[in-house]
Amino acid sequence: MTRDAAPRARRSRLTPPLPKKFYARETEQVARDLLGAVLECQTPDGVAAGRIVETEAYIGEHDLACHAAAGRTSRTAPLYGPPGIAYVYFIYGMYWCFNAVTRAEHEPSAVLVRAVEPVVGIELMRRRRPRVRRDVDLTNGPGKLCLALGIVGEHNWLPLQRPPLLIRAGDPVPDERVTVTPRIGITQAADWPLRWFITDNPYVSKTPPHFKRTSAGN
DNA sequence: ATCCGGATCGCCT
DNA sequence: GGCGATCCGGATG
Repeated sequence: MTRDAAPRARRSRLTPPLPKKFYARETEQVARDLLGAVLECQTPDGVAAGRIVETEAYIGEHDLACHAAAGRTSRTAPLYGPPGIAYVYFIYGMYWCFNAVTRAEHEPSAVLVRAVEPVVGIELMRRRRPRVRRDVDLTNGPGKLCLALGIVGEHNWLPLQRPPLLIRAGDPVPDERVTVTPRIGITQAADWPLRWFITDNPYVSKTPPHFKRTSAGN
């Protein structure tokens, strides 16, 4: 214990981007494994990055909550594209949401990133979200994290292996620290357990009441 | 040309 | 917990 205890420097370690192959798997597996990875966006204003703490899977035309349920259109086209690209869409007239496309070309599916924990550029994130008082509210939602990281529609279709938009490998999150629940904010297929988050992480967007942990702590 | 609903957020009670 | 903001994509006429 008196040994050289160098502080953990995960914040400043520059890990390689996850390869296309990472995304060319079942969407559920990709969603699970993206926990702990680092989503990074580079703009003229600077670099901002966050550790992924919450994801959801949207899988194919038979998943009525997936945008591909309506078939291939100009909007949903990226879902049908190659794995490892971005699908960024506009919602409710004001917000962008970021997804990583999975599986294979012509197999429309993606992982929605619902929350990240700031890792790089937190000052930049605060400037981009001037009305936010507490740092915990900077990136704890799919629309919020796009505002904070600077992700917009122009990032749609971009590969995630190089700037300006990429996802870097992170420290793996063990199963014991992962919770699975139904997805949030949808009405179709609302009971399918396709949401993953790091248990008790303060940046997770929210927990549905019936999945709240009890005071018993189990 | 018009209508409608949405993978959200922030402010209100 | 409720609700308005705000606008695009897709469907319908």
